[in-house]
Amino acid sequence: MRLVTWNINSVRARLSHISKFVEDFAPDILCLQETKVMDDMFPRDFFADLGFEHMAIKGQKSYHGVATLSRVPFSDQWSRDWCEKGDARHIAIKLDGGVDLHNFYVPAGGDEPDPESNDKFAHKIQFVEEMTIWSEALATPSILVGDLNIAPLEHDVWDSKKLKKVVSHTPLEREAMMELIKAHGWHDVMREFVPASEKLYSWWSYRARDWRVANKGRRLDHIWVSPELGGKAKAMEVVLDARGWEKPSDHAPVMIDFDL
DNA sequence: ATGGTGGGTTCCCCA
Repeated sequence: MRLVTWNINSVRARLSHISKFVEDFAPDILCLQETKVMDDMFPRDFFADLGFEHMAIKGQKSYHGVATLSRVPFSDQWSRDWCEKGDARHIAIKLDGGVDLHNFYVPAGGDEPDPESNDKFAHKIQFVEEMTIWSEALATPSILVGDLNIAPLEHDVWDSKKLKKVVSHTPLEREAMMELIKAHGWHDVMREFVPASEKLYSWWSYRARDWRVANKGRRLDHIWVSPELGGKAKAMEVVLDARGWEKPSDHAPVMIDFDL
């Protein structure tokens, strides 16, 4: 099973990218974040025509929004309202074989890394803490993917020292994410394929002059699995090509091949 | 130290 997580920064602005990606890489399941569209305006026909007839969609107007599109049927879908904000930041499905697939869009957290003065940063930390409590009680074998908006390891960013006070790589966020990983024993699947000593990114700012040359990236997108599913992933690729297509998302797709 | 780009029932907010 080929699984992809991709923050597409508006699904409607990225239809040609999705078509090309599906043509080139033939994924079985697409987990999208930042769809930026309400459910009644979601391009369902477009995905059905591409072969993704099974859809779990959770959207809202203008902001956030997640969607899991599948070629293979799934038996159940649900979402949860994290931090009681009413945001569309999570959608889950139950795959055949009893594995749950959770698709998350964690708050970015604003600019100022101080929970006292910045409500968005406080929200982000609270969100990760709720995920931690939830992870502790999670009994079902699960895959967790999405834009988690935190680059936890030194080599998940282009310069760890320079980004120490930049939201996404502050000690508070990195520690919160490590607690979350510990809470369920999540396996960081991307790092099973690229050792922690090597640079690995999934996001490059739109504001860089030449993103590929400067390569000031961050690993904000993640694929984790429950301990029972450790070793089931057979291949991983951050599809850099897609970041270079015309009018791209600022995130590259992260692709995993599973033998479930 | 600053500002850079992109998307959205857009003239401001969010990333």
